[in-house]
Amino acid sequence: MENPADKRQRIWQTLAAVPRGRVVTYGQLATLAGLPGHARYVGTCLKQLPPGSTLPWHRVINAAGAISFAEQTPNHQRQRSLLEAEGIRLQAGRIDLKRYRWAP
DNA sequence: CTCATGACACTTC
DNA sequence: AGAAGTGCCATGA
Repeated sequence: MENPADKRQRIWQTLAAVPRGRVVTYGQLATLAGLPGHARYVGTCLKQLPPGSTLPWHRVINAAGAISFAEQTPNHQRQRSLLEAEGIRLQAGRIDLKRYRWAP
């Protein structure tokens, strides 16, 4: 992992391994990708994620079990729709991590 | 090279 | 249980 591209690649690869109907937190994804402590970096990578990508970016949520986007933003709506489409239920705008969190 | 920012996590009040 | 404060790391100006 000499170049930044490799780190992103790792995060994306790990994200691609998240099964449908499950979610992971930023910190967890970073740790699984072999980059502990890079929770924020995960968000940066997802932001840099090219449109049209098939990666399940919507399965990444914060430690509170909530979507990191503001409720009014289109992104938030999109993510929520995608999650619900996978059978993930949101309670009061939050996701039950106990139930939907993915453990490798 | 230093400063400020961010799709966050963790500990503590 | 919920809110506030502190820490961490990569990026871009």
